[in-house]
Amino acid sequence: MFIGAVAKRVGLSPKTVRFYSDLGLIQPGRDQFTGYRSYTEDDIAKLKFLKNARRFDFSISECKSLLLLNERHDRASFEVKAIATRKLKELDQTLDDLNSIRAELLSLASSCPGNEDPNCPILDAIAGD
Amino acid sequence: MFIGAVAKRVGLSPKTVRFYSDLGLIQPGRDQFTGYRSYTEDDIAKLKFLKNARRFDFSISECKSLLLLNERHDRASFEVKAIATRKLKELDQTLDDLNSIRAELLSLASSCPGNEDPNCPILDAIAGD
DNA sequence: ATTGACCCTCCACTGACTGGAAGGCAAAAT
DNA sequence: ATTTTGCCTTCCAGTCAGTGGAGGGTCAAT
Repeated sequence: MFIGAVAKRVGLSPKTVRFYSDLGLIQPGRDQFTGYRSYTEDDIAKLKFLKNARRFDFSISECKSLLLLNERHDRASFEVKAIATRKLKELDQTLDDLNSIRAELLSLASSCPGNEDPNCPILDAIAGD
Repeated sequence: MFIGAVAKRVGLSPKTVRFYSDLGLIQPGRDQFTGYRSYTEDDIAKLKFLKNARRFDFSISECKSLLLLNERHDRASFEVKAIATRKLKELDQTLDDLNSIRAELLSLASSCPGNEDPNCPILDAIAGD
């Protein structure tokens, strides 16, 4: 199957699929006459795997590791869990940061009248310190 | 004051301060003999403003707007509030997304034994669909 | 005279793509 | 028969907000 149909089936753009092949994440064959990238069902499964893994905010490099673990049948589940746990920590950190700036910004926005008057506690807060 | 001292006072790297001047966010004068960027107290206040605004995840372009509003004394506070409210919406969207992937990942990680066994529900979930 | 601490410009890199130009190939419409 | 359309290819540039480094100028102190 060629890149356009593959992309449609997997739910990625052809650009992205090509990008993943450039990175060596997937190694599609080539049509002997046209030179078109040619994907097997196995390649398509890997692309789906990548798409799902990326949804969890795993980096491309982490996705590569996960792909390898998925194929290595003598893997240990703790190897996978370690990656997931690390990502969870990252997510928690990010969530903490975002929650705190959200709270701060919400409080500022709430105290801003939002009228024709120039006086604005949001600007005051940003300009202060 | 020159860029190194400015950067230290504001809490940004000299590289970043130079970057902001390249973008035209701040227009420092130039030392007539050395060509060094030369910052007034006003410039430094603007840099602090930028630093604080960036902490709220405002983009450079949004920071530019906020800087302009801060200087435009005939502004209306609703102009500022609109920017803050939009950013809040973005933050909420991001938080929703991250919370949902966090919950999903946490549930997967919890159900993974994390032992020597190859069987792993995390990989199963990513490979599935 | 040289060292060290500044400063300058310009280029390249990050991550994960996306957009577009320029070109090849094959089938379909005119 | 020709043109258009719709694939595909490669390669270059841009996104965002910086960061890192090369190569070089300036200034005060040793």
